[in-house]
Amino acid sequence: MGHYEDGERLVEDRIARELDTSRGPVREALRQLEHEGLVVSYPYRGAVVLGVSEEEVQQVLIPVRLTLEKFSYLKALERMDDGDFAELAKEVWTMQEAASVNDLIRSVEADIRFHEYILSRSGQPHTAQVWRSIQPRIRAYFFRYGKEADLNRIAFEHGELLQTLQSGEPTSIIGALERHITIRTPAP
Amino acid sequence: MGHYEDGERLVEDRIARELDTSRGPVREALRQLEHEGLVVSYPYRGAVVLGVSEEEVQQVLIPVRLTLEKFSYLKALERMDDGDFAELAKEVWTMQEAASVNDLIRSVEADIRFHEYILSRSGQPHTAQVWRSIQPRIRAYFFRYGKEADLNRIAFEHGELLQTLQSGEPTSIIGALERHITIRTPAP
DNA sequence: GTCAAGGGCATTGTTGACAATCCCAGGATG
DNA sequence: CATCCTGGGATTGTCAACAATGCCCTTGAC
Repeated sequence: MGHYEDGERLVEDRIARELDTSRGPVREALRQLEHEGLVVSYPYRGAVVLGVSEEEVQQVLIPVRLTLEKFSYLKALERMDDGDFAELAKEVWTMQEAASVNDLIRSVEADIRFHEYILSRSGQPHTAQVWRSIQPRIRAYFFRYGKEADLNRIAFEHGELLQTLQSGEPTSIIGALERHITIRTPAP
Repeated sequence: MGHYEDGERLVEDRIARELDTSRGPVREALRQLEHEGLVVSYPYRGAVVLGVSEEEVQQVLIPVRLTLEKFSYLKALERMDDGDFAELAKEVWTMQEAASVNDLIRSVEADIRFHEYILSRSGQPHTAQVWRSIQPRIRAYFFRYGKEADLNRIAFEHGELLQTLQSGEPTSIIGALERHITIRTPAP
């Protein structure tokens, strides 16, 4: 669970030893990280950790995420029932609890499950796939440049999202999404 | 080079035999295809070919591509010189030649090289990475649902793109990009 | 001193054997 | 008749040895 620096080399054999496994699974994991944009690898030359610039996050990754979620939320809306809403409410409750004890990890995990659940209900495989590729970078960005997440606010915003979904109003869903995803713009 | 159907199972061992290699490289190739959204795989259960719906292409993949290219073209603009323009002009010329003999493959390859060249010049690794993940699906879509590409028009549009880049006018670049990427909307 | 050729070392790419897991059929059981 | 267990076959996941490649540093010529 090391903390890697941008540009650090990732040698398959060394990592395999560290994790007490063979190079096969390490290779797969590196390909996964490459898919998530956290690592770049060059043939026969290995892999290095890749950072993410504020500019790319703000101007590319977040707008792309907004496109993905707008579409998938509207799609999911058509097929969600009370059981689904209950599932989401559970995650919101988890976020509230996590906020009360300042448990960042737990909050982030519930956050991801919340969005992932809606993605899966939307039944749009490509949208979900691209989301999973982009999400880790945005998360790494907020982590790295320490955007002091306000856990109470995260819980509140997801409660709001859930509420708009239950209301069934496309316009308010889009609005809540835009606020939730775009608003975290750090000061320049 | 088989033509696979949506939902078709892809068994590593069989493909390895067909291509006369071992399962390792086949696994890697399947992961690559998964990254490009053309295949989905489930742990211990294998991989299947994944189709792409018109709705997801039009409402998600193409808008995302537009976001990516708008950003990267403006970024690339700042660092391109006459040598770069010459390189792009070469690809436009290739497209014109391909159009004159109706060589679809050659045209598509030059098309991809054109965009890929600008992406590389933009120096935005995440933008390029997401583009490489999305591009194959859009291509597969136009291929699959046979959107009768007009090769002359493709060559013309890229000539236009090159021209706007050389002009250095951000507004005209964005305009040409929107026409180039969005206009192919098929009739409903 | 500069530059090109070559050889050694570190690392990734490939291979075939073995282990773990899933699916499905078939039978026992209520 | 429905349901639960169990075993076998097919397939993916893991492993360790071997091959291929790229990098760097030495060596030598000019």
